[in-house]
This record gives sequence, structure tokens and C-alpha cells, in this order.
Amino acid sequence: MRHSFQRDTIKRIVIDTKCHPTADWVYSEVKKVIPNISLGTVYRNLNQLHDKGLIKIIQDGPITRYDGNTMSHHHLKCSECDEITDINLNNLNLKEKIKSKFDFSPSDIEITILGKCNKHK
Amino acid sequence: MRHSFQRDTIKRIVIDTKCHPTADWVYSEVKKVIPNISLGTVYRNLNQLHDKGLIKIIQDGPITRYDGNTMSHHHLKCSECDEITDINLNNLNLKEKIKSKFDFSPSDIEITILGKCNKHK
DNA sequence: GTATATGCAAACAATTTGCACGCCT
DNA sequence: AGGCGTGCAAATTGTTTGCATATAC
Repeated sequence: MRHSFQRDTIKRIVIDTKCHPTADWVYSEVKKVIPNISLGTVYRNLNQLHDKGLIKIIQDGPITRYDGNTMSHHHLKCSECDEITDINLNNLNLKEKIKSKFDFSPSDIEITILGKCNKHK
Repeated sequence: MRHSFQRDTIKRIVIDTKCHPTADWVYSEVKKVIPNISLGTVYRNLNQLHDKGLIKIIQDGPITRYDGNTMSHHHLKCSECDEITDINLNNLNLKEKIKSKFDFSPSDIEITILGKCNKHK
């Protein structure tokens, strides 16, 4: 992967935010730095960064969001404000349970908890 | 919600299959029974059935799939054959853990385990 | 009779792609 | 020099919507 100012900027923006942005949000942010960047370039680079494992994709219903946190983690999603928060759930031991119970070799586990955050309960 | 042969047929097809179908797959199946049904009708009815809680939606990456199993359950997804399997994981007690640990009121938990099924390990 | 449901086609939104040109190495 | 990256616009895909007609109750 060659160097490009566009990709570096996109990567930095995704990693620097906590907001799990959509491609469109990233596009509008990058434009502040590179006004003539194209949306196609944003998509190509987000996909590329994801393919190389440098960012994650999280599916928020039909909406695709990107996540600069590449550590293993899970998500809380508030049904009132739609805010998505990263959480760590260690010691769940789910992979072992799955392996023994279902004859399936787990590689990754995605958990999303829907509910209400402290501002909306 | 009034009776309609279209909706009944769509509902039966989604409930009778284990394959977590896309709207398009449902469309092609319903056409075998109602050849002149329109794709719009399929979408409208799938959404309506979901709104009434009669079927579930599962998000498979950017692809929306429907699930006739309305019981609480989770999913295994094989990265080789893309097959999605329903599983039950009881006694996880995740809601309690979340509630105490994160100041968040969980209403629903979605777990997808990615990995390889017994045919592909 | 009235409201909901349907078929059809157009509209819409999100994402991808083809192409000519530009820039990194 | 050669190939990857970019901007632009068109194409593609998945889903929704407006409208006139048909159907359930």
C-alpha cells in the first residue's frame, strides 16, 4: 500500500473520533482538510484500511459505520439517542463454550447490547 | 392489519425456512405461488411483519435478512459458506452484568459468532 | 363504503466502478 | 517507467414511495 495524503487523513479522522462515523461523516470531515476529495476515494480508502485490519466496520442496522478501535471490544447502543459506546467484556469465555457445545470454530464474537443509556432511562 | 393472501404467503415462507432469507430470496419464492406479486409488496409486508413482531430482522453485514424464529436466540456465521445458524445461549446473565457495570439499561442482546462450521474447519 | 393492500414504475440512498490523469517509488 | 491512487461521473444495488386500481371488512 503506497503512501497517500488522502488515506493518511481518512485514517487519522476515523481513529481520532469516538463517534463510529459513517462514510458520509468521514467525507464531510476530510473535505475540511482536502476540499476537492471525492466520495469514491473515501469509500475506497475506508475499504482498504478495513482490509488491512487498520480499522473495523460495525453494522448499525442497515448503516455501515467505521471504528478506529481495533482492539477486541463490544458495543452498547442506546435506542433513544442512537449513541454507540465501546465496552470491554472480558472473561466471558464464550469461544470455549461455543466450541464445545456447537462443533463450530469461533474466530470472532460480535456483541451489541441494545437499551437505554444513563441519559435516557 | 387486514388479511391478505400475499402477506400470509410471505409470512409462511419466512417462517418455514431455516435459511435466514433476503428480501430477494423471499420474492423469488413467493413468485412461485403468486407469479405477478411485486417486489414492493414483498418489502412492505416484510417490514410490516417485523413491525408487528411476527418476524425478526438480522443484519448480515450490509445485507438485511429475515428470520421467522422470534424466540430470543443468537447466531453462528460460517466465514466459508456464509451459512447462518440459530443457537441458544442461556444463563449468560449478560444483562445483569451490563446493568451493574455500565450504568445502561439493556433491553436486548445480539450476539453473532463468526468462525468455521463443522464442514469447513 | 371506506380504508388498507397491491402492482407498477419511478425515486432514492448507499456504495462501487470505469476511465483518464496524476503522483509515489 | 510503471503502477497504484485520485477525481469525476455513471452504474449498480437495495429499498422506499406515489399513484391508480383492487380487495377486505
